[in-house]
Amino acid sequence: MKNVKIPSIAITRLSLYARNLKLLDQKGVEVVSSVRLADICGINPAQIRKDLAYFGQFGVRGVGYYVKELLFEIGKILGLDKEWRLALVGVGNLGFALLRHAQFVNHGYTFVAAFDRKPKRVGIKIGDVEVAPLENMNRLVKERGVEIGVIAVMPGSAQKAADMLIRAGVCGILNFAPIQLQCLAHVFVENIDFSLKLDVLRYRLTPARSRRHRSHSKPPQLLA
Amino acid sequence: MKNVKIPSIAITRLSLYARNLKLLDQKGVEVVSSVRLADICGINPAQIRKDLAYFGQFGVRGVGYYVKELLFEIGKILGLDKEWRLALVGVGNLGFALLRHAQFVNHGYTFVAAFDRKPKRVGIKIGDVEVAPLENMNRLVKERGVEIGVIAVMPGSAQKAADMLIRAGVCGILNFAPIQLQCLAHVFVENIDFSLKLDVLRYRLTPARSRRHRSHSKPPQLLA
DNA sequence: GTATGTGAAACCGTTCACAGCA
DNA sequence: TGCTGTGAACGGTTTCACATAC
Repeated sequence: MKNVKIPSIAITRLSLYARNLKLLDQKGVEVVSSVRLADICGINPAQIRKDLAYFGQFGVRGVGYYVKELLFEIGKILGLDKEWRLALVGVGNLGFALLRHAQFVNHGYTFVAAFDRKPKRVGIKIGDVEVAPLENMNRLVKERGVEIGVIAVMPGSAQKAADMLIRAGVCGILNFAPIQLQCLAHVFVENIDFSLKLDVLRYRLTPARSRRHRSHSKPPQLLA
Repeated sequence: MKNVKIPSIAITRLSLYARNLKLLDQKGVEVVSSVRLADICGINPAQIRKDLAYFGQFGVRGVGYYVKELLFEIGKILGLDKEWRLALVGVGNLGFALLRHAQFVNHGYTFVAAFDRKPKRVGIKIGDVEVAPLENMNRLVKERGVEIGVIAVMPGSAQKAADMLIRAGVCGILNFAPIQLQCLAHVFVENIDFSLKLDVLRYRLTPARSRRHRSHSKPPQLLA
């Protein structure tokens, strides 16, 4: 390995490996080969070995990987051993669902604050979190050590929400608004964009003939 | 162009172009160059021209692209001129939020059915949609011409939900459950996986030193 | 002059194939 | 023997650079 650049997608896969290793562990499986794990994850075995090689040597030649040990090592890489504190901006339907979402709660994430612009939402308690007004963001984010901000506001308010989070000291943002946030270089942003995904489905389900164009004779073919 | 394969990611970008062209159009902008549009979308201008070249020649040399015309052409490619019918499976917090989500409603998508396993949820009306029991899926999906299924159930029920949707005739699935669905080849699946995205953030925010490994001397560097 | 459309080049990630080791 | 770890080959996407057209 050495000082190589690690593709972002490799990190996503590591998280996927961790998820499936946890399931194997729960089933009592103690050792797994890259072939078996690759099969479960639906990818190429060499890919797994390459991804792991970025960070070290975790397997035993001729044997495979010890499930518990590999899980522990990936956990260290991804920071899974630490609990991360989230703040939500925008407590609409989506925001509300995220506050209660099982994939966040009990998976190393805790919402420690929630903010909304609308006065009628302020003060509502959802689980352990009480909705606070935007004016309190700066203070609460610092007091409660928020590390990641989750944006679930309307597109028109998302940039402002991001600016406020960053000013309050947040360095990671999970953005559900369908816009490209402009952020300083030290801030990491991950976007979750429902409609882009749906549009891909829509394209694939659209028969090629209906989009045939004036200047073409053959319809384009989609990559598998 | 001709008979080339079109990368799936190019389709995602087309959807992004459409979104931003719509905004430009609303602002009264009539012509846009690939440089300007690329700047807005945060990508390389040549990328835009290449993506469009898969489908035809939509620009005017020395001038740029007419916003309305390009929007129309991309709309034809993506099937944006048609309304698509969705069915939701799993009316929990997330499902409820999706039913009301503005990016679906008024953007060419309509939920025409919703299903839930729990009897106490059956019969509830959300907007125009009444929650139905799973047993009615086969009939309702066919009656109402559902084209895309949206899965928002617990991970343990997601495969079953997919199987039922496919049996009922659905060919596209938007899956919010954190598992890899096993589907027949003719079915298109797009996954939206919150926790994988959060884990990427978590990795980037984890200081390299804390994951330094026994067998290394230098911490790995993240790709920008 | 200016911006598109497009071959060619560069870059990056994936897969292969085998050396190395238990 | 069996499976990992990894250099090399491959394939695909992005970017460059320029001919082409307005």
